[in-house]
Amino acid sequence: MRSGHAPRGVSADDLTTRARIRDAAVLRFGRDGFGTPLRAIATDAAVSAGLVIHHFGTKERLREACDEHVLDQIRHAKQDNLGEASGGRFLEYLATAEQFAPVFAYVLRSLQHGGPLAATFVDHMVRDAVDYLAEGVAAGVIVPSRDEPARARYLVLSSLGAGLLAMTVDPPRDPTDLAAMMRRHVDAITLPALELYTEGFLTTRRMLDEYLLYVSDPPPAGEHAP
Amino acid sequence: MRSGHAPRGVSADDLTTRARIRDAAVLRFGRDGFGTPLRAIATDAAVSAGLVIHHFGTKERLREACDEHVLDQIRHAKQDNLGEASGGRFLEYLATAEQFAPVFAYVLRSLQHGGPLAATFVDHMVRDAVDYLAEGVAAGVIVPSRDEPARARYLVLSSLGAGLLAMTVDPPRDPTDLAAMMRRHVDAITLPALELYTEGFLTTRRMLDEYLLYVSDPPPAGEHAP
DNA sequence: CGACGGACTGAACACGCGTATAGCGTCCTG
DNA sequence: CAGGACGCTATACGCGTGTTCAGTCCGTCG
Repeated sequence: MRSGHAPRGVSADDLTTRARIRDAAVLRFGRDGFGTPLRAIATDAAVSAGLVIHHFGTKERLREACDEHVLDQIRHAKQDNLGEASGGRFLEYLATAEQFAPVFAYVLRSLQHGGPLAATFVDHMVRDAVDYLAEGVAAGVIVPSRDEPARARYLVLSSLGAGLLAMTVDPPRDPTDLAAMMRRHVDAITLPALELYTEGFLTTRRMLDEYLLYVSDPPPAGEHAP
Repeated sequence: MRSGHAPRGVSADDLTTRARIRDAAVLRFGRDGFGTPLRAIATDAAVSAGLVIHHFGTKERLREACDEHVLDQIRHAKQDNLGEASGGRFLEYLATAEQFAPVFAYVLRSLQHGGPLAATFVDHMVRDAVDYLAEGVAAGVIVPSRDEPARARYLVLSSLGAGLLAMTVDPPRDPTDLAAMMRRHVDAITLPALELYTEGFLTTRRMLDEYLLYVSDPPPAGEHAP
């Protein structure tokens, strides 16, 4: 290999062995989950298992490095299509763009297993949704909510969770075709989602009004009242 | 112990050692996931690890037994509150009733990890939702959809997925308090959900109409057209 | 030019896991 | 009352895992 000894402060986009290992790990983790053997990652990177430890110290630290790198990639993805597919469509873009398939698979695995990246990613999404919804409300194309942050979080959890669950319950045979499965999922839910978003599905305001009345009165044994 | 030797065809509700092991397994699997060591289950059931194998042959067969038992419990739960909390509220009941906490935790783990029970459970939920929505449409309290099965599946995936994701991203410290966390989650999403269900959140029909137009025309490179 | 340092390997270690096996006690059965 | 069957335990085996270690190669620096 040409590497020689790598410069200490490896920056973002280098093809050093260390980066190759990290990329292989992102791929494997995304495909097979975080239980995947270290030796499999090593083999994928054409490297011995010991070297992985030599570079990252620990499997968990390797995962942390992956988390960080994936988060960077997401930030890049977000800038790549600033305005082109803003707000609600960014998730769709990330999920179905072949280019980001490994990153998205890794994110999905993180959401499935939990951990810091999952929480960070959801928070990111919620913050974006808040902004996006606020713009929509200001422009008059989105109806305001009585609790904007709660709505943003609800919408993010729902759409993200639906996708996650769809992939978990009916996992792709060829793990490479996650993007294709995601496209199928999006196709399947777009119509009912748009229906719900524009028409709702309750014909009366009764349930909502009753709930609003309920929360305005002190509930009989409330545990927390925001 | 008093057991003697158990009758061969153990029915549903017996307190034989076999049942005790199964219950302990349901609890552990629900709490700690399916990666939990067999010996932990054995200890919980006050039993040696070998006995677990003796009764179930294999860890995976133990899980299958758990799947079956949990599915039975769910069927019982559904009959318990027939009419009391029908349709959309059954999930809420199952999730927040202390009595079914272990069962629900197990279901959630299954949805997280995938597997046969997860698919069966989702299908169950979808079928119920189809019926429930049809009744609502007939009664005039729910607006009809252009694709009822798709809507039912979408609603189930969304609410189930939202709950799953909420628990995964922000897991309960004390794994016993899953019901409490679920109540908090339901509290947090009820308002935005009801808002969305009764008012939608788009002020114009533009997106929906454009999509309907789009799907009525042959898409440029359609992969499947139902 | 010699020696230091780091990338890198292959073998080995320690550990936890699921499972197999041998044996023990006790109850039903003939 | 003998005998077999079954519930059950304790121990051991084999395997796969993450991690460690001694050693080799090679570029760089004094």
